[in-house]
Amino acid sequence: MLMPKKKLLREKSVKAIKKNTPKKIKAEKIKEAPLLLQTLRGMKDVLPQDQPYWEQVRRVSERLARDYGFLRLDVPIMEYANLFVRNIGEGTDIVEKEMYTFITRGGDKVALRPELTAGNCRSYIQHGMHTLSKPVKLFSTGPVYRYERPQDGRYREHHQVNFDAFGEQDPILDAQIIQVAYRLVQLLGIKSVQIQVNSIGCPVCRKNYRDLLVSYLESKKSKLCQDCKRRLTINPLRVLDCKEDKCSQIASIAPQSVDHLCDDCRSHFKILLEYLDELELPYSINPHLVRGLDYYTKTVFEVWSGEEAGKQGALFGGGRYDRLIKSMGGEDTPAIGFGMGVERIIVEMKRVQAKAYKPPRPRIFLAQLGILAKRKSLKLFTELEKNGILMAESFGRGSLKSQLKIANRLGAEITLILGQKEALDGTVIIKNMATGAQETVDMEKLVDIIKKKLKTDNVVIYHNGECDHS
RNA sequence: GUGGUUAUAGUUCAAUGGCAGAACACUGGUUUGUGGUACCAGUUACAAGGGUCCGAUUCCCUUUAACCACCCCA
Repeated sequence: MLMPKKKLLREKSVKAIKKNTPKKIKAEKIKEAPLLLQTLRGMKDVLPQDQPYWEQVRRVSERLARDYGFLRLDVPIMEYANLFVRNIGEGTDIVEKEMYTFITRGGDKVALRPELTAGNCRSYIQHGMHTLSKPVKLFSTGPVYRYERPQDGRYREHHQVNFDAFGEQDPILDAQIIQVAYRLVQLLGIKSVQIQVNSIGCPVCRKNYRDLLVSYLESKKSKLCQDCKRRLTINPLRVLDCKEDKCSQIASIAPQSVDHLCDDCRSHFKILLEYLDELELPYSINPHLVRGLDYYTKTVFEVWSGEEAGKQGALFGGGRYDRLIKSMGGEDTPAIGFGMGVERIIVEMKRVQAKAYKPPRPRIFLAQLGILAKRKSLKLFTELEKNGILMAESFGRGSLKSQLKIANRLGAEITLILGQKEALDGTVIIKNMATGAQETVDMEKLVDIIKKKLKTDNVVIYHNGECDHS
C-alpha cells in the first residue's frame, strides 16, 4: 500500500491550501516592532561566552553519533504544515496552538518544524532509505519552533539533538538508544541521572488499556482537577502524570499500562528490561510515564536529573514509533529515537558545573610599532599562521604599552615585537612574558625558533581543547 | 493561553516626587619603544508610550520583555 511519493506530496499541498485557510489576523493586531534592537520573544542569541557549552554539546553528540553508527541527516526547518498536523496529532497542543504556521506567497500552507522526527521520517520515505541495510540510524540536530510562553531553558526557537533508528523492531535497539541517551548526558558531565521507562503498548492493547483507564477515571471524575476532566476526553493517559495531589492519588491506584499489554508488547518490554539490566543502567519503571506525542508505541523513556525522581522535570525523552512511517505512506517500518533540547541541557550543565569546551588559546602575541612595522606585521601574522602557530594581536592599537597590556591579559607566553627598527633590519624581538627576557632574531629564522621554543616550553601548538572523552 | 514578580551603565547592584551613584568591565594617561599592582581621568543607564503633578526614574495605566508557577514540552 505504498502511495506514489509524488501523489502523496501533491495531495498534502492541496489539502494544506483547502483546509484551514489562515485565520485572518485583525489589522490592529499586527504589531510593528516597537524596537528593532530586540530579539523576538522567546528567541535568544547564543553569545560567545556561551559557545563553549554549545561546542561541548556538538562535539559530544557528534562523537556519539559516529561511535554508535548514526549518520547525519539535515532536513529543512520548514515543511508542509500537514506533515506535522497528521503525524504529531491533531489534538496535541504542539500542533493545535504552538506551531508557526503560515501561507507562502505560492499558496502553500507550511510550518516551521516543532520537532525533528516528522521531517526525518518524511526524508526517510522520500529518499527510499528503506533500501539501506537496517537498522538505518540517523543523527540530526538543528532548531525547532514552538509558539509558547518562554521561560528559562524553554524558548520559541530551541535546538534539538536527535537520534533515530529505523527498521528494527528488536528491543535491543530500544536498549541501545537508551544507552546512547545515557552516554550522552554522562559525557556532558551530568553524572547523576535516572532513566524512567514504560511501555504504552501497540495501538491495539493501548486502546484496550485506554478504555479501561477511561472507565476507571470516569468513576472518579468528580475528584479530578479541571484540567484532568478535560484531559479525560482528549488524552486520558495524561491524567496519569498530573501534578495535582488529588489526581496523582487517583492515578496511583489506576490500572497500569504495563499490566494490560498484549503478549507481543509485554515480551518486548520484558526483553528490553533484561537488556537494560545487562547494561547496568540506572533505570526505573514509571507506569505513569506517558509522552505527549501521538505517534509513540511500546517503549517510552525519559532521562531525569538527580538520583530521585523528585520535583525536577525530565531533561529529555523519546520512545518507539513503530507505526509512524507506515501511517505516512511508507513501508511498514518500526522506529525508535529520542530528542534532547540543547538549551535545557545547557541549563543543567551549568547547574551541575559540568565542563565546557575550551578552545585552543594563543600562546603568542604579536605587537607592532610604527607605520612600517604595522604594515609588515599583517603579513608576518599570516606567515606564522600558515605554519600552524596560533597568535593574538591588536593591530589597531598604537602604543606598545597598551599592546603588552593586552598580551598580558590574554596570558601570552611570548610576545613578538616588530618595531620600526626591526622592520628595517628584517628582525623581530622575542620577549618572554614570564621572565621579561628579550632576544632579537632574524625574521627568516623566526618560525623555526618559535616552534622550538613552544616545544621546549612544553606547549603544544594548536593544543586541543579539553574536551574530556573519558 | 492563565496567574504572579520584575525592568536603572556592557555586567552586578544602589539611591531618590526636585542635577542618578558604586563596584567590576571598557578606553586613555602616570614623559620619549615594554605588561601584571597602584594612582588619575574618561565613555556608557532610568525598557517604550500615556496619565496625575509646578515637577515623575520614583505614583497610576497601557505596551514590550525577562523570570517564576501553571499549561505543555525539549
